[in-house]
Amino acid sequence: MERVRAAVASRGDDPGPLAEALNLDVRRRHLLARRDDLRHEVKQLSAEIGKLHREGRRGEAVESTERSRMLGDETKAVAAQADELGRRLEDLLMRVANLPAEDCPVGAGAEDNPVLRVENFTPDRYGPHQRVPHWDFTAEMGLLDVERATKLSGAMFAMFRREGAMLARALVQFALDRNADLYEEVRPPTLVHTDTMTSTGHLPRFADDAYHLERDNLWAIPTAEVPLTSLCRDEVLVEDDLPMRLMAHTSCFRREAGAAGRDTRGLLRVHEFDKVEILAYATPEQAPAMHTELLERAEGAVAELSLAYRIVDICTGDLGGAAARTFDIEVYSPGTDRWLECSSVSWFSDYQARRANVRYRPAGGRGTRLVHTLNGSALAVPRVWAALTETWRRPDGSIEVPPPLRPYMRGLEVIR
RNA sequence: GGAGAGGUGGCCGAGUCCGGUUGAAGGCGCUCCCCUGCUAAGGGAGUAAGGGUCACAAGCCCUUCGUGGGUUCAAAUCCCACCCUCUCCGCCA
Repeated sequence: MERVRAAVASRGDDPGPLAEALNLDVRRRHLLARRDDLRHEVKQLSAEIGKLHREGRRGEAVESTERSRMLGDETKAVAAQADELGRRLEDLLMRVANLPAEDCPVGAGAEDNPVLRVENFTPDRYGPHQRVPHWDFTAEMGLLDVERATKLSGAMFAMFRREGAMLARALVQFALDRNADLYEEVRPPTLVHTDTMTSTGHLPRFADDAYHLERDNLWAIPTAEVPLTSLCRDEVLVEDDLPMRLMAHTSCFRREAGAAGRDTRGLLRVHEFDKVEILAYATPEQAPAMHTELLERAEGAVAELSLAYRIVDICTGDLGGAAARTFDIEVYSPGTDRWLECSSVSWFSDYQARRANVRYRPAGGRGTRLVHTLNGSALAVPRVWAALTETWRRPDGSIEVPPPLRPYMRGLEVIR
């Protein structure tokens, strides 16, 4: 309990609800025990009454019937109290964030995140032709049409055109293909139930960040993590099947509430974008290695595109609510001279698995244990597209297509 | 969207009209034992999950027959709402 309290504090969250939850839990258990005892008595009386009826001794059952009726009323009252406490407890717990991992760096916010590595970055390597923001020259070239996207859907929507659209698609296929050796490709729905959003921890804490279709009570997913994590919801997996690796390309939808006015130029922050997500269900023992694997997979994509990037270790104060440990990959945008987050590779310990009720049966063992879930973006299109067009821009203003992407662009080598 | 049928244990499948040892017959599958003795067959036993109490033991107790409510002393069985599946019709990328 002390560990939990300390962990909550390290995130900068209020420990008050925790104490209240503990209190609620104790009271609820007492009520539950009382309810079960009452039910037991009612059951026994009912069996007696049934027996008397069958033997035709109805008269002798009257007293038991009356007593059972009263016990039944009491049961109902006790059960109602227990349910009420249960609801309050549930509501409280659903809003409590996950415990950061032991080795997660402690810090107050994003400014405290240690940068672990910087790769492929030589500041003076970039020429003036690369120091142009992508929204400038790609708009001129007809590859990015933010103006008309805004006409269609409003601010912070993007539209790719011509080779720009092709490039976006190429990135997706590239990301899928380079992970196809181990990861099963899934194409899940992008509109999901409230339960599905709750399992990953996106609800109830972050309801304002998601698009909600009231009429059908469906939510637009902010990431494929949401449907993929619920894929095995309420299932018991076999240990031999773990780790189970999945990948999915989907559109992702984010309201970006509270972010209005920040990073709004070009592709820096958009409401809808394409992403390839990689995800794994693992045993607690497999989780650390799996986390490393996902990070390698995710950074491999930007590395193969010869983009500069760095790995950031997210500290306790900046950690997502469901995560126990997260590494961000930030790709360098020479045109804006900024590091753009393009992947968050997270280990959720059993936090999501508890919400989604995903368990596994240990080989040879009895009972079930919660799995661990991990995931990260294998490639998020807009920011990689932005960094790529800036980095690969040539002095004459044309854009070279990185060799790994050419097979996906009908052999095209240069966008003019 | 309209009409009809249906949702029972790992699977198949009784029971639901007439509520009462039905956590649930029977079968299949699986596990163990015996017989036989060789890739057949037979005999016997076992075979859900979650939760509470507790030593994550045994035992005891509770919950679960699509979900949620209701009626009743008692519900898989009666009533209401919803969800899902299947068939037919309509519509449609």
